[in-house]
Amino acid sequence: MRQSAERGTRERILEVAEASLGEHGYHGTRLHDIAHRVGIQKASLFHYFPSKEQLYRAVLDEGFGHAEQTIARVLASEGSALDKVRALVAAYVDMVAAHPARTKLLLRQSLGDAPSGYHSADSERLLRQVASFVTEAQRQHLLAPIDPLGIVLGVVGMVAFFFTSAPVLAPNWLPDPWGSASIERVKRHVVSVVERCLTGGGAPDDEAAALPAQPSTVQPSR
Amino acid sequence: MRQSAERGTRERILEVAEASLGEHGYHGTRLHDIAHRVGIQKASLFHYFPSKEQLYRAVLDEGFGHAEQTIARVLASEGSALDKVRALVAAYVDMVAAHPARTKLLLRQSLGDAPSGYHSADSERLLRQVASFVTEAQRQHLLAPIDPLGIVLGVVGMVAFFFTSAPVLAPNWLPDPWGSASIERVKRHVVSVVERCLTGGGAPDDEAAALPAQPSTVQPSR
DNA sequence: GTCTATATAGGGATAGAC
DNA sequence: GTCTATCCCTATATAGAC
Repeated sequence: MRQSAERGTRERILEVAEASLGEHGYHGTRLHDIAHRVGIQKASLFHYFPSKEQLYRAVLDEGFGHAEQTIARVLASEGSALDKVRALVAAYVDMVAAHPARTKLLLRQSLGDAPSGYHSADSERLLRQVASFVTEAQRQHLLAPIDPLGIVLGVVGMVAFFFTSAPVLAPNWLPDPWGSASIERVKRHVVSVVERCLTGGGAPDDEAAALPAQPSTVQPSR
Repeated sequence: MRQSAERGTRERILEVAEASLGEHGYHGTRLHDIAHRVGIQKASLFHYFPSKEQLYRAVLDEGFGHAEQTIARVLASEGSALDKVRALVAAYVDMVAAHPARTKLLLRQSLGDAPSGYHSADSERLLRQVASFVTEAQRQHLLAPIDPLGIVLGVVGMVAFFFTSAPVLAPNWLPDPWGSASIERVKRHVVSVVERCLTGGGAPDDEAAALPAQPSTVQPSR
């Protein structure tokens, strides 16, 4: 909206910062490194972002925004409920594989990497959108009645884990973690798992607990 | 094996350090905090551990050791293959729920929280043990032929994600994340998912890729 | 084995020239 | 908008008394 020179540098900073924050976490990231990799001096960063924390938030917002767009696009597409589920998984896997640093960053954030409790309402809304879609399809008996949010959270965690942690824990499983062969393999695997969980088959997995929101039994004082 | 006074303090340091490292990560953890919570002065820590990094390794080793014992015990127990799978899941969920900080720590470690690449061969060996068990049971047609390491890694990531990230991303799902009600709920859910994946049912999910170790097609230059 | 005091370094942030 | 120089604080680690 303003100077054209500023835009380019700002975006490069965000890009490099995402990589660095994903790789080393908030506290492990050095502003000096970011500046160096961008090709400017550390002090120049403060012309674009007033503090490390604000840079962090900017990177985070961009990551969530991108994810939200992707999800919304797939949910709005055509096809059966099961088709959409497959498409959601595929899109999510593609996104994770295309942006490993961003994925690490979001994982770290949910582990509590933030300086102070920076809590994004975006993540909740995003998950609810997908879970609601599953719930609705289940109400119409298009999908098997397994705990919807459980499945969604499970897939999110599983896929993220495949691409971020698995290469460290089991380097032989995905020999080339971000190659297209690995992406397709994970996609097939996860789609397979999800299909087995969301189609016909087995016992209805405690329908009672499927969408409680306020189970009345908890809060053991401690 | 030596002084009784040392043992107690050393263990308390390890305990507190695990909590702190899990909560804030390596770079976010302050030795001053650990010392303060143990009730000693910061300098006294260096009597037990020569550096922050060595303390980190000690905590990590203890975590892996504990996990390995648990896995080994369950694998050595009696019962059918499916029984053992259920028991493995249950034991793993219990472990994660009982030691949230340790779980966070191991997750962080696999994201690359280490100061320098401290790579534990333990994790690989541990995963291979479980995956081998699944593979063997599949060879005897006791379990469905889904990618073994994929299932194991998936469960590991899924459960860890439920207890560490889900409370942040979807606080309504597990209202009391570490209460017994939540533990049982996650256990039922994961067992349900695993059963659907490892029993009869669907298509054989690319058996070819099930245990390649060296797929000959990869290494797309970059 | 625990303390107080201190050395040393590194990183976030600011001032001000150009 | 980018630089150099510098402030200021905090964190790891050490020295040495008790």
